[in-house]
Amino acid sequence: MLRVTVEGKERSVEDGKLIADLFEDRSVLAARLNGRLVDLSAPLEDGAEVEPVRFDTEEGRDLYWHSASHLMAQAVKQLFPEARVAIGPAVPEGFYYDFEVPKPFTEQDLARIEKRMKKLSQQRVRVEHRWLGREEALELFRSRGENYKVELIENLPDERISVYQQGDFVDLCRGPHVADTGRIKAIKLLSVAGAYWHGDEKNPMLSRIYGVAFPSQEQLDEHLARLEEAKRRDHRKLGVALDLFSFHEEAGAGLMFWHPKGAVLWRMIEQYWVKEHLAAGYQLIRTPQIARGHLWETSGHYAHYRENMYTLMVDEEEYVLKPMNCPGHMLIYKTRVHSYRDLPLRLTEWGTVHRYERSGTLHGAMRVRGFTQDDAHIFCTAEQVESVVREVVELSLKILRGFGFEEFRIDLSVRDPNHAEKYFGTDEQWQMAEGVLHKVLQDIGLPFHRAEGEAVFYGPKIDIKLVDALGREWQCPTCQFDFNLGERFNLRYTGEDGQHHGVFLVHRTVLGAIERFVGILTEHYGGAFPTWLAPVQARVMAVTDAQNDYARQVYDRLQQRNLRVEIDARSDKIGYKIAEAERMKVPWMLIVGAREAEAGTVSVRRHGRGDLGPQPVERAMESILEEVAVP
RNA sequence: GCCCAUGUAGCUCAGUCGGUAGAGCACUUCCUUGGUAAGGAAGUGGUCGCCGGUUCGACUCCGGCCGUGGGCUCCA
Repeated sequence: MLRVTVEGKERSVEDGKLIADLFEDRSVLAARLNGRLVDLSAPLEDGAEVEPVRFDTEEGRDLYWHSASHLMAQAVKQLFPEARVAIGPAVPEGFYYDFEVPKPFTEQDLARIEKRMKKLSQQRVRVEHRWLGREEALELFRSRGENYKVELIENLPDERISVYQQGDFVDLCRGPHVADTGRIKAIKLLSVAGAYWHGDEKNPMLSRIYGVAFPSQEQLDEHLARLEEAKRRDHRKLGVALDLFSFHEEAGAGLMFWHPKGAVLWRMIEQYWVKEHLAAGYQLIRTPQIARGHLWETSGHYAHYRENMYTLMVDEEEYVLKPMNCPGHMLIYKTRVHSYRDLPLRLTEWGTVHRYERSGTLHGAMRVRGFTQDDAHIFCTAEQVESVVREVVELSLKILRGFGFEEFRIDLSVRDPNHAEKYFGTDEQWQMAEGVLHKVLQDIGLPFHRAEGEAVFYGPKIDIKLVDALGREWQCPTCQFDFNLGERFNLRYTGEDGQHHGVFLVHRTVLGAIERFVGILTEHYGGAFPTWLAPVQARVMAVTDAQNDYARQVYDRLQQRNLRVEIDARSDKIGYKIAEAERMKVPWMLIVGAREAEAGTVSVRRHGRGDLGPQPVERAMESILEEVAVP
């Protein structure tokens, strides 16, 4: 008899029993055996501690999707025997598998593969784990023509190679996996895409299939509904539908045109942002769009960033369309001698920059070639660094909360201590800066992730990701030290001691790029912006033509209070006008018919909430005005 | 940049075998004057992304270019 602890409870089981024998429940996918993740087929030993692993945990989902990717590979090999399998891991939203095939898969192939997967699932094919010797494994995959697997094994240091077999399909894999294909229930293959072997464009292009799977159809349906919701909120669709912005083939890819309604968003965001920044001691500046090549030599961009820069010839000299605002800000700093009494100096600019991005990386408003950064550079002394960083992080969080974001994920990127030579700046500078960033995050009390080796070469940084209404993460604010630029431009200040000292330079943005931020806001709110941001805050609608004069009076009163208001005096039925206003997501709809005209009221309807009944015009207006103030 | 898909009216999309194009919505006009998510009729609107080729003839077939979309090592 073996004595084992299962979910904290002691049990005895017969010798030779497997973990699978402990759980009748088929929702158990694998187990933790003494803390190690193992297959259900793993043998029990005396004194073992066993915890079941189900789909409801991250590791459970990972192995479930990993098993689903194997199931897909099995189906693909049956339908396309000439396919070579490459790699097939789980990813945060499902799984994929890469194949080398004579011609790439099509959407039609996906339906066939999915069908075969379901068939294999119904057959409950056993998934068996085996250990092979290195040579044995190489021979196995060589004989099957799986040269990608052979390459992978050749790069493995181990003498024992782990493989999984399900029916006619065998794959190199560390595991663990579900015990049989019947565990993979509700399956959906989503898309096919090209992917390079090892992600390197010098390698052959493989055909990748993405999919997702769940233990129940309900969970799959829910997941697909979430994907649908994301599609409905797509800023590219809403941008057109709400008349916010456009892109034009004749103007060039990645260049955004702001329509009146989109420009209102820009203006309101800027207005709120400027208010907060002036209160925090920032000073607004402006710098030119182009500058001589010389400046970019000084800054180092010529040497390291050239392939992303647009250049133009002027009188036989090369000028650069600015890809960054930093060098311009350095020049302004250098126009006078600075005393420690002037610091910290906070220079900020909504600076429009242009960067050549590879065509394949462009994406709606989220990734463009011309965009405006809410940029700032803070020049300070060593003593001021901590308070400067603290105020940057606090200001960032405050502003994002003002836009309705409540949840954040914070990354602290520090240098790789084993490769100190890769970085610019002294050990003292790095230690001090990293220490300060760490301390500030601790003091603020929000959880953060310390990413070793993720710092850029010129300094450590804090990145803040905001979480939107659909739980997606967007990295916007960043706060980074720059030990490089200060030296390149030889930035100095005069200290209390009368000596020159190098400044500490902090580079930061809150929104990142305005184009992208408006895209994020649009998706976060699904286009239904809060009243203070809404391009149109209220629309007055007459029930019949007989109320058009009264509607005009109401409209005038709202406009006199600086509300962004429209009037709908067309000869259409009120239901039609409401449908359109709802579709345009106008937050306040004011309906006036004969009764309202008689009583001097308006019927108030809120977007998404419906009819709130009649109110005196003054009261309705006050309610709107309450929501109009920037946060 | 590369792979795949894709580009037809302002928007969403049909268009068979190669014989120069359709629908719904939007827009304009007329009828309708109505009470909380789409009343009716008529009309306007297209160099079928661009350039070239094959053909008697190209939205359709071929080539190049441009745009758009999904992707391009979160370790077998």
